[in-house]
Amino acid sequence: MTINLNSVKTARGYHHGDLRSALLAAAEGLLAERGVEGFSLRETARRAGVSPAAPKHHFRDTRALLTAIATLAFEDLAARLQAASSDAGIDRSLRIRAQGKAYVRFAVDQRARFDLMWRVPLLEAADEGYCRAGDQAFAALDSLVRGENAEPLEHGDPRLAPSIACWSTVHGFARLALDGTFGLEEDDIARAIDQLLPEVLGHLSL
Amino acid sequence: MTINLNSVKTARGYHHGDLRSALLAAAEGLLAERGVEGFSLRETARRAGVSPAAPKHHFRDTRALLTAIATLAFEDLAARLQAASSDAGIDRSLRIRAQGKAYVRFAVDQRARFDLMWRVPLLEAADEGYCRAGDQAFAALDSLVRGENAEPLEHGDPRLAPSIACWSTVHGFARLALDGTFGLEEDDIARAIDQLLPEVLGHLSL
DNA sequence: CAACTATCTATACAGTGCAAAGATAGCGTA
DNA sequence: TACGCTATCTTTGCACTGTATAGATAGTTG
Repeated sequence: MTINLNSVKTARGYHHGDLRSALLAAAEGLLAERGVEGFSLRETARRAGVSPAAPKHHFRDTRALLTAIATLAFEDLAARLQAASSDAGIDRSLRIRAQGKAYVRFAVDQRARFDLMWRVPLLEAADEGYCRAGDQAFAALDSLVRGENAEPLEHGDPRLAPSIACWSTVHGFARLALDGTFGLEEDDIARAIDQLLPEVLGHLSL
Repeated sequence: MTINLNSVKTARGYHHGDLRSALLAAAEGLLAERGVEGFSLRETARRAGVSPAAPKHHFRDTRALLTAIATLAFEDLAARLQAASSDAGIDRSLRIRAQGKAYVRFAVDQRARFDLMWRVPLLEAADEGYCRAGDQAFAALDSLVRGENAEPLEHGDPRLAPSIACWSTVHGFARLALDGTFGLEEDDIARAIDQLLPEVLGHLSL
């Protein structure tokens, strides 16, 4: 009968039903609770109600699982960046600010995922989907800074400088805020996003 | 007799001689080789030629050791930032560029230490020395951006915005470069520091 | 209905951080 | 000089990790 042949390969009705998704969900939950440092594959399996070695059939090893999650996170980020600039009207400067805000908010609201996205030693950095999702997120920013119709550029092209400058500033701000370098508690950060960040972006001429 | 009473508390001539320093050295070496993710206290002890539990008397646990290393790294960074701006003459803009370059170069040349400095979950974030060293590094940049004689400000003061903007940009650039987001290999990064970074900093109006 | 394969379990191994208890070296003091 | 004391280090043990292997089982397919 083979129903659901091209339906995201889920719900085949096996022992577990859909372990792959269950593992991803459990892993995301665990990450949110304990952060990247507190993550463990065994605990993930435990939460999915399955034996320690069960994940092996769906993810070669821990890195593969984490890479899948990081990829999803990048896709999520890209979508949010797109949405943020779309919702901000047509003024370029306003759109850039809105996107920067969305970036930092993503980082703060989804700390563990954000941490993971750049924890390269824990990931398969060469994975195709992971790279593509990352490029996709950058493209959201780049098409805003350099213009919608600007020609796509190679990875090291010097004409990317403005976009990279913008990205560096926003990314650095997010990281420093998350890592407590500004001496901000969890609650202060929300205020920092509304007050400090716009001022910081004001020092950027693009 | 008690010689060496106030001589950095080293070389007391005990079982090992100076295990504390030996552990720090071994740990730094291990970090440089395997990165933060590959670090292990037991391997550190092994390299210092000592039993797995020996470090306990000098560092309460792994976090304490890593915090000590991160603190040293921050002090090192602060010194380099100071030196870089001093060596760059008197032109403010040139000094800022020189300091930014020194910052990124530090991050690239001492990757593992730089990673560790902000890996808060692995550190005792409240440790006094650690916080002080961090502030010290920031002060090196702040006194350059806001002026040597500017009054010292509290941690959340909005007048810090220009310094934070500068720091965010440089820090973000370093992180993105290290984490491979620019698609640069190890070797390309050196070129990026000389060519891309100045251009990026050019987009910053301080 | 039989065979086959994907999926999951059980078990095992090397490694980790850390705690607790025992050995020992060098100090101060009598 | 001899005694005891304490800081230093070793040994042992526990719970945990990731991953490899072999075996059980459920669903599908011929």
